Amino acid sequence: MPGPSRTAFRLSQLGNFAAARFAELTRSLGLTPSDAGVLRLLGREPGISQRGLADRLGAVPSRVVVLIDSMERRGLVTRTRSSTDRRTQELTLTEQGQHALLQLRGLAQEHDAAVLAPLTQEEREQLVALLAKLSEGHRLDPDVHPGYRDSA
Amino acid sequence: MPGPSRTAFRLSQLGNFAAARFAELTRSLGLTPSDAGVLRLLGREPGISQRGLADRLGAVPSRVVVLIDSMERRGLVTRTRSSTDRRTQELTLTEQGQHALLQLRGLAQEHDAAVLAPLTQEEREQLVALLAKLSEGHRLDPDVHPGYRDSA
DNA sequence: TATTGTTATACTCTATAACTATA
DNA sequence: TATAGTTATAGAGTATAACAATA
Repeated sequence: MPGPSRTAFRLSQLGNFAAARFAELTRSLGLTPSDAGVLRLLGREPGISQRGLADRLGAVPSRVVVLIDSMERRGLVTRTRSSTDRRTQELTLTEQGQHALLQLRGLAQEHDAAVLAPLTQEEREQLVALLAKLSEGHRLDPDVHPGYRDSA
Repeated sequence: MPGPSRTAFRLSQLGNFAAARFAELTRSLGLTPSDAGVLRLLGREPGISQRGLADRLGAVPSRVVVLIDSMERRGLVTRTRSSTDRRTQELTLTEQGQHALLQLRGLAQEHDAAVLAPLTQEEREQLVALLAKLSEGHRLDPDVHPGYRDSA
C-alpha cells in the first residue's frame, strides 16, 4: 500500500517547504526571494550586466529591470554605465546591499539548522552528499534558485 | 570556501527542479499541477466536499471553485449535491478522471526514475529514508503538495 | 544590423470580500 | 446566526512586444 514513486514527490514537497520557510525569513529583512537571489549572485559576480544577470537567473531582461529598479530604490544596488560599452549597466552592491547579504547568510544558517533539525549529524552528512550528487547529476547551478521557472 | 548552510538551499533547488519537471509531464496529459493535486486527493478521499478539499489543500474555498469548474468542464470530476446537507457538493472522479489519475501515477514513476537516475540503488534507499524522516519531523502531509503557499 | 536596457501592456494565478442558499 | 459554495474584483508576479540608445 505504500506505493512506489514517492521520492521525487517528497523531494519537491520538502523543497517547497524549505523555500517557503526561507521566504518568510527573507521577508523579515524586507527582502523578497528574488531580491535574495540577486544579492547572492551580485556578491559573487560584482559588476555583472543586467543581461548577464538575466542569463544567470534564467529570467527575461525586462524582469531584471523591475527587479533592479526596486532594489536600487531601496539602496541595495547601484547601476553604473560601463565606460567600455555604454549600453550596459554594471551592477554592484551598495554597502547596505552587502550588509543585507551578510544578514541573509546568517539567516540561511539558522534556516539550515531548522530544516535539518529532525536528522542526526551523521544523517545530515549523508543527505548533503546525496543532494550534491543529485545536483551535479542534473547540472544545477550551485548559485541559482530559479524559484519558479519551467525546466525546459 | 565551500561555506556552510547550503543544504536547505540545495533541497529547495532540487525540489523546484523536480516539481518543474513533473509539471512538464502533467502538461503532456493536459493537466496543471493543481489538477494533479486534486486528482490525487480525490483518488484517496472520494466524495469529499469542496470545503474539505480546500482544507486539505490549504487553499481558500473560492480557489477550489475555479479549480473544480475547470476540471468539471473537462470531464474529470463531478459535483453532486449532498442529500444530507444540500449546501455541500460531493466531489468524485469521473471514469475519465480515474483514467487520468492512473496515467499520472505512471508518469510519476517515470519521473521518479529520472530524478533519481544519478544515484545508485543503495543511495536511493538512503535518500528515501532521510526524506521520510524530514517529512515526518516537519509534519508534512504525505498526500499534499502546497505548490506555492507560505508556510505560516 | 545586432544588442542592451526600457516601457507599456497583458496574462496567469491566487486571494479578499460581498452574496446566495441552505442549515 | 453560521456555514458551503459562488461571483466579482483586485493584486502580485511574470512575460511579450515595441522602442531608444549604442555598438
